[in-house]
Amino acid sequence: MGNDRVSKGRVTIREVAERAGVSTATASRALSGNHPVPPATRARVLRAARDLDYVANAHARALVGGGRKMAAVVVRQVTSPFYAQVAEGVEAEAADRGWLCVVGATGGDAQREMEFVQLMREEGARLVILVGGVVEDDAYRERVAHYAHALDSSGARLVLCGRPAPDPEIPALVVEFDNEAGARAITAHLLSAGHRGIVFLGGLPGNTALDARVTGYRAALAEHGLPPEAAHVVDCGLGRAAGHRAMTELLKSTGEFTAVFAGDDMVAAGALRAIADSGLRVPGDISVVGYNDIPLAEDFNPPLTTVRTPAEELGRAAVRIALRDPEHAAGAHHLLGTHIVVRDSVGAPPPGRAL
Amino acid sequence: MGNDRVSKGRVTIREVAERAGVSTATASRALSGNHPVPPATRARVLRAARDLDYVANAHARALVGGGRKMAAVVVRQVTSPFYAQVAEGVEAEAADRGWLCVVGATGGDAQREMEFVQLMREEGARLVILVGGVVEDDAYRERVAHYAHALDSSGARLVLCGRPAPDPEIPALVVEFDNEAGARAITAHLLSAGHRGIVFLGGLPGNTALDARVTGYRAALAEHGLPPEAAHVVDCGLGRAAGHRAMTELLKSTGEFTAVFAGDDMVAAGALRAIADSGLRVPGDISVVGYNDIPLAEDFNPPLTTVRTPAEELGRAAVRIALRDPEHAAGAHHLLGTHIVVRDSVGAPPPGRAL
DNA sequence: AGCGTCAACGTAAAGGTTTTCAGAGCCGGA
DNA sequence: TCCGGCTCTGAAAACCTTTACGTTGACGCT
Repeated sequence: MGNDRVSKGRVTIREVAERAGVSTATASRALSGNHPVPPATRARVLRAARDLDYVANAHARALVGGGRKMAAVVVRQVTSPFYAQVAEGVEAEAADRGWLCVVGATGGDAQREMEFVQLMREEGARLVILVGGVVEDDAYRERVAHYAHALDSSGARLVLCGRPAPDPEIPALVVEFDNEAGARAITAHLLSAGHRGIVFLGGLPGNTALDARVTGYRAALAEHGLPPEAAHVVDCGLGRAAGHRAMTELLKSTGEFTAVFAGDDMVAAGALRAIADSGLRVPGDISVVGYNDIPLAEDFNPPLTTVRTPAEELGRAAVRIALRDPEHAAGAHHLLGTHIVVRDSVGAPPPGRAL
Repeated sequence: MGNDRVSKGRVTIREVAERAGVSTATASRALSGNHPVPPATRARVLRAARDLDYVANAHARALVGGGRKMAAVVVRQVTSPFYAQVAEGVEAEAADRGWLCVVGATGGDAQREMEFVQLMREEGARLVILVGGVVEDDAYRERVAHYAHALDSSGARLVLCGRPAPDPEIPALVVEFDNEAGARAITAHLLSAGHRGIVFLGGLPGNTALDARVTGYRAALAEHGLPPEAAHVVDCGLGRAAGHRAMTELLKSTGEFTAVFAGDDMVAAGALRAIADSGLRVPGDISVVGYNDIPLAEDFNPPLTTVRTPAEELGRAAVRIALRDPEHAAGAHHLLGTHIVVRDSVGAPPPGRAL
């Protein structure tokens, strides 16, 4: 009775069964609750497991069960607020169902992305979520087609968050924000404040998320009766540094504009800094809007008017939709809504510069 | 020859072996590289594996190998920039060695923390890293002692990042920043700028990280010959909202102060906003410093002088130290250095209010 | 030639759990 | 009394890989 746990190594179900005076089959049934067991027996087994500090071996379980409750989320980098929020959503939704969540950071490297997907196949993940816009070139299309088929043959599901499925035929689920609608709405917001010269700062041709925002931006201009040449897109890419550099450049130019639509909030942060450096004021001289509404956007100077993309909800939705009805999910395309958050970075155009 | 992959389910090593005309043992040796195999044979096996799109079953491998290359990092929330950076460091260091990294978010709930640690035991993680300051009460001490022994008996290592080991005897490794030194340094920075009335905003009694900062703050004051009553600590806790609230309150008070030492950058963000709301200027009227140097600190208005705690390096160090020499690691206590980042939020005290 | 050594590789066990199959005991109905 | 059906339980197979052990044959040395 006193020799609990004297042997080295983990306690196995055999020891639990032995102590409870049942077979391993019965112990397994009592512990996993997979099959009914009389209350008295069940209690004995549970008691024994607790006494021995039994910990089930997830590998053995997964080995026989063929797969495991594990979701993987792959992002460019965990420290980006947007990706972090998506990852948190995935983690939360996974945790709610008792699933494990692993994260992979690629740093934007396709090679690491492939390695990670491969690793997830080995690990038997049942859900792989690839997050973040990309440039959709041939290499990308081929890569995703490969993932989709490889994971499909492993019985896993593939979700693309904010990136396109190259072919409607491949078994992947797409969940993303309606970037076009969001961009259209916030451009309309600037237009209704009186702005006519609006620069889109942060284009990245080939990146479908940004392309969609540009499309929405152009659509809003057109809807307000402006000619196509009123659109002015600066393809500086994303990031605070890029925004700062491009804005500094723009301020030196002779272009007529009174408002800036930054491709995302980080670009907006860089732009705001560049504007402040140049001695101009926001929104007195220039109005600025961003995209994504990162947590610190309300602490920008001034607090940033932006488009709220509920990133955590995106992560949650990805898991929820993928797991809801597997059959119907593959190949589907879900668009999540966004809305404008009005703060202090938009005002009327300065009288002297209004077009 | 043409009937590749006709059967359902995963391709096993048996099929690879069969196709290559060798036994599973040889196939395993060729694939894992664990044991030398003649180049010709090896090539045949690899070829067969590639043809069949063979994916090793990580569970079976872990089952026989006893454990697996997996690290777990547990944080309060992934979206906090500091935690995100630590998690990224852990992920990067793990990925460098071909390890898998899973993250758990507790939301500050001890119950979820316990469940997650239990899950990691089942999953056979070899390294569990608990990140983030906590209030060190009896419940915490008991909890950590339980983790340490439970993980130890599973052959896993426990690392505490920025939180204390309740007892030097328990088999846990502590890796954290030298908060006391960092706080002492930045307080000295304020003192040498001429400030004498310095408020510490964001105390959280029982939280060892913040307590250490308060200790460093008091030490610096004492070193400059100020009496103990010169210290003024506001225990408002962390977060932007708390900082905003406490700073607003403080500005209404009659207290004499010319500088604020915020417990972390988020508190500083809130404080800056409160000061701006009240019409005062930083650093003209009040100087402000923060702690942690989150990525956006340089975009605060004004850019924030703060203490840089290389969070990603903390994550990397945790993995590296824990894996370096296991025997020596347990029970050890590592302090990582920090340094001040000078930006624009500190100036001389205003002439009228200098003490 | 005889023998020892060693490389190459196959056989089989081990790792821990779940699940299928079947047996045992029991109850109720015919 | 007999039997169908039910509940409870145990033996054993299955999941897939690694590895300890053993066998075979080649090669070199005496």
